[in-house]
Amino acid sequence: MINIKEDEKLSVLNHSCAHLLAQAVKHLYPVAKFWVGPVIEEGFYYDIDLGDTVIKEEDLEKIEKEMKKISKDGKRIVREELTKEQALEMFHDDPYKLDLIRRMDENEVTISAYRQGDFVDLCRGPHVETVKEIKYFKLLKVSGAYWKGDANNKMLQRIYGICFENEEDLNNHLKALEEAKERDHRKLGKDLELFMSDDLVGRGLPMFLPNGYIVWQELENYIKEKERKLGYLHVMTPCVGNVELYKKSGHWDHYKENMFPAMEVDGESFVLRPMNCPHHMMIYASKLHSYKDLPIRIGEIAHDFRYEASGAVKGIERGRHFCQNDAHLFVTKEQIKSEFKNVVDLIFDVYKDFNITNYRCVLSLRDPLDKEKYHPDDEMWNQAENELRQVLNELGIEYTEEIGEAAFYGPKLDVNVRPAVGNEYTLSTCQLDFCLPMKFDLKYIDKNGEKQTPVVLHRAILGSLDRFMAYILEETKGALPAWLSPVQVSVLPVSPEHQGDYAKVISDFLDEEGIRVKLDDRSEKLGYRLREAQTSKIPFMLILGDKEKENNTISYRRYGKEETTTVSKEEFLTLLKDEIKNKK
RNA sequence: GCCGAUAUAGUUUAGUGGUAAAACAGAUCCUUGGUAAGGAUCAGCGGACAGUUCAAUUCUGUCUUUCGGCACCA
Repeated sequence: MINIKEDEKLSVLNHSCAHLLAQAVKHLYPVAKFWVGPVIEEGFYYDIDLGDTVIKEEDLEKIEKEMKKISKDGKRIVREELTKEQALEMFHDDPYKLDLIRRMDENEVTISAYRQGDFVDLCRGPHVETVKEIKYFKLLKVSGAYWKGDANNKMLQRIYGICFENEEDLNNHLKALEEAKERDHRKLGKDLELFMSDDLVGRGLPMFLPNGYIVWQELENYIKEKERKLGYLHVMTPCVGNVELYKKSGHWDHYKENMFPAMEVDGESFVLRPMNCPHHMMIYASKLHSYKDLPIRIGEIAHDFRYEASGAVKGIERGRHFCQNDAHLFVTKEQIKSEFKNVVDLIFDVYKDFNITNYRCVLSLRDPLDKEKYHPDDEMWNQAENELRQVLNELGIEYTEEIGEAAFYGPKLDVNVRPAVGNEYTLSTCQLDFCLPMKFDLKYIDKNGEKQTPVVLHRAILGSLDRFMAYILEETKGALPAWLSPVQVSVLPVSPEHQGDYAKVISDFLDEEGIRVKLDDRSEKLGYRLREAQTSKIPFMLILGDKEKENNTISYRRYGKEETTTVSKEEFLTLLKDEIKNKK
């Protein structure tokens, strides 16, 4: 999909369209006060205060009509440069614009406004020459948005739209939006019977069906095997913990509002755990460690529960229960860089296996001014942040730095991706932590026989298996590679009556070899059964007729391909196993 | 949590102040058989709770779900 923000011409056009939108809104709703109307990757929006008037989706058509009318009038868009005083006077009845103007420094910026007919808006520009140029646009949605992005502020109404230079581009974009919906993991999950949810079980608590659980298990086995080879030790710990544990870790202070409330039993309080760090800390603390044992890498596919805001839950991408591909690495200060590097290498090794190329690395740092959220130890933070920065630079990884995005206990590297529908999210993460080891008084004995505090790296490669599965589904449009497919081969006798026995032999042969095979010998037409295999996105279809039966061969066809290849069953097995092994 | 929308069969949708329709999926039977839809018959539906009404799936309210955003996101 086109990124409007990256195209200079389209940016100007879209921003001009935002002004056109504001003008139309002002015509239809004279009470309207305007905040800002920036260009975004997906077009533009305008945040508007309409008092008690509510713009509904059905009103968008009306607004579009007004926009088209204004556009036809073809007024010129004229820039006016203003002194701060003039600007304050010009927008004296719009508190939002006044807020903007008051914060401007005349000596640093030229304050300007753009006028088109009866409408004038504070704006740095540039804009197109006349409103006539703004022709091919569409208002997409309307929603609430907090003023200045702060939930404590008033909620304004935001109208989203997009504009192009010609009708074809606009239609293509609208078509792409429709297509994105088709690969939304929630739709695929339903169509392919991967997971479900039920009101009675509860919101944000998806359940994996047999097909989905196969994919899930394959992911689990895959990552555990990778980790095992890298010296990780896997553990299993309970999903519930004493509240005291979380008070000790600091999560109770910093994370309570995202946890299910405590359960009081016999004078004790327990919580469903939102993460596994404290459990793993206790495992480390359960015995004395030598420097020779470090790094110690404790991994777990761990069930976690977070009370996500009701508006935040989304399929298996963000649920209130999920399974983290979690691990905690206990290392000496000297090992931080090499272990961090190992984690980064693992992340990109995995991405290579899954063909993930559309990601964005973010180095999340603390906001030094936020003393409440962040553990106040400047030296610790500076060291931690510098070490991560150094490794990323050494590895030549492109990243951006974001202030105030760090965890309360330390800085982190996040690897973010964008789903088919919705906002970017974090897939993988690696976090450096000097804080928890101190809180739990973790120790190891160094060369000189003295006690030292280790450093902890928290890391999740697949993030959560659930979220990772959502991403892979959207990337593959549900046509999973053979190694992940719930059913790998569909065996189709042309006529079950005549080749059914042969199909059974082939099916058993593959089944014996550990292939997930489905024999479809229902007395339906071949075309019908073939179609079903197609819609279930099964990677291989075997067609067995008299020819194959006589020659003791099989004919296979790949998902999405037209051609059929005839080989012996052993040849097919070799090909299939090779494909599964290489995760193609 | 906030703003807006939404809820009808397993799925996707239609329709209505007088108890509901279609397609696909399912079952049975017939038919057929080489690369995406043969036929017949059958079975299956109103999120929950209130209110208005002679009568509510339809109108109203509350809650819940889901969806689009915002905020949140270790």
